[in-house]
Amino acid sequence: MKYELILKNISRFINLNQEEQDLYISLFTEKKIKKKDFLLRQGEIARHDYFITKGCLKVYNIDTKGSEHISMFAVKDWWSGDMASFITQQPANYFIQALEESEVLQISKENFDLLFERIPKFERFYRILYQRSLVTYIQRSDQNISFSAEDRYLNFIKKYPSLLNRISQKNIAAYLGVTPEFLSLLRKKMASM
Amino acid sequence: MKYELILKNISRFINLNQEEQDLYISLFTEKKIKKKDFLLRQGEIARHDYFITKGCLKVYNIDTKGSEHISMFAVKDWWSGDMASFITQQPANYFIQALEESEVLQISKENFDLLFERIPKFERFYRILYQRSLVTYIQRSDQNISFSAEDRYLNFIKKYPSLLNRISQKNIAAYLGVTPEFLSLLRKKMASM
DNA sequence: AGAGAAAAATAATGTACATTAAGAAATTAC
DNA sequence: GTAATTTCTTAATGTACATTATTTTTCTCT
Repeated sequence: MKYELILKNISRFINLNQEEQDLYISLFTEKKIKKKDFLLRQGEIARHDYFITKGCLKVYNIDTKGSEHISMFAVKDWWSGDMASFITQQPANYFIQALEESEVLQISKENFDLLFERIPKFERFYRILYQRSLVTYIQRSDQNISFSAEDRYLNFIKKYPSLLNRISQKNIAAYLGVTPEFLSLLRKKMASM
Repeated sequence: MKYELILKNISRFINLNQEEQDLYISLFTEKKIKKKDFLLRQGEIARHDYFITKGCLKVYNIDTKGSEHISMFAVKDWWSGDMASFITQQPANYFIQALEESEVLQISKENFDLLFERIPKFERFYRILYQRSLVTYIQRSDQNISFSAEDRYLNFIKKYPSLLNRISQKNIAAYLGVTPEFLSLLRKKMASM
C-alpha cells in the first residue's frame, strides 16, 4: 500500500493507533513530478512540505553571481522542503527540482498546523526528527568550512552511495561546492592512486 | 531573580503555570566557569546541556591536522552543548570553553529525559527551538561553501555585533574558517575601501 | 609596574581551487 | 537515427587563501 513507507518512517519515533494513522494520511496528497519539473522556485512561498516515495530531487539555490549550490538531494524515505519559507510563509530561497521522474506525498501548511492540534504526539516526532537533522547540519556546516573538496567528495559517496552513478557530475560538483572542471580533475587524480 | 531569563526564553514558545515553572527550574543547577575553563572536551561524554546566563563561550573542534574550528559562540540567553553526544551519550566531537568568566544553567541527560515525561509541552518547545536552529544551520552550511571569507566576515558582524570587539581576531578567524593572518589582511583591505 | 606570553600586523612564497577555452563523449529531441 | 544540446575531459592561466617567518602590539600575571 502507498502509505506504508511514510507510516513506517513515522513509527521510528512515535506509535499511532489506526484512527490516528487514518487521520494522518488524510492530511497528505500524492503528487507525481516529471524529470526537470519544479516543486518550488526561489521567490515563491513554500505551501507544502514533502515526503519522497520515489525518485530523486535536488534542493538548491542560485547565488548573486548566478552559481547553483545544492543543499541536499532528496531520495525515497526522506523529508524535504524549504523549511524557512514553509514555516514563516515568506519567499523561498531554494528551488526544488526533480532529477528523475519522482513521487511525493505533500502536506500543506494548514494541515501541518492542524496535525499538531489533532495529534500532539507529532510534536515529539518532529522534535526528534529535527534534533537528528540538526546534528547532521551542524556537522556539515563544520565540514564545509574545514574539509578539502576531496574529503567532501568521499563524504558524499558515504552519505549517498546510491546516487554516485545515478546523477550527473555537474550536480555532484554543485553539492560539493566546486566547479565540474575541478571535480573531473579530482576524480582523475583519485583514480590514479 | 536568577531564573527569570530562562523562563522568559521558554515562554517564547510555550506557557507554564507556577507549578510547572518550579518543576522545570528544579531540573537545573547553576554553574560558574572561569575564563579558559572547559564545560566539555572532545572525547568526553556530554552529560549536560547548557543555557548561558552570563559571559561567552566557544564551541569548537580540533581537526586531524590540529586546526581549531569554531562552530558557534554561546552568549547570554543562548542554548549550547554538544547535541550529538548529549543525545546519544557517545564521546563528544566538541570542546566548550569559556572566553570570559561565565555562568550557565545546566540540565543533566536524566533530567532532560524526565522533562519530557513530566511536562510533555516541552516536546513542543524543543520542536520549535530545533526548527529555528535548523533554518540557521542549513543557511550556514550553504554559506560556508559558497561565500568568500569577506562575505562570511560581514555575516559574522551582523550575527554577533556585540562580539566584534569582545573576542580576539584569532577566534573570529577560527569561526570564519580562515587563518588569523588572512583575516588581518582582509580587515586592512576592507578598512582602506 | 615590568617581564613574559599571547595576539596582531606585515610580507614572501606556496597551493587548492576558479576561470576560460576548446574538443570529445554522452544524452536528448524530433 | 541523426542533429542538437548537454555533459565531461583536458589544459593554460588566474585568484583566494595557507604557510612560514619576523616584528610590533597588546594582554596577563604577580
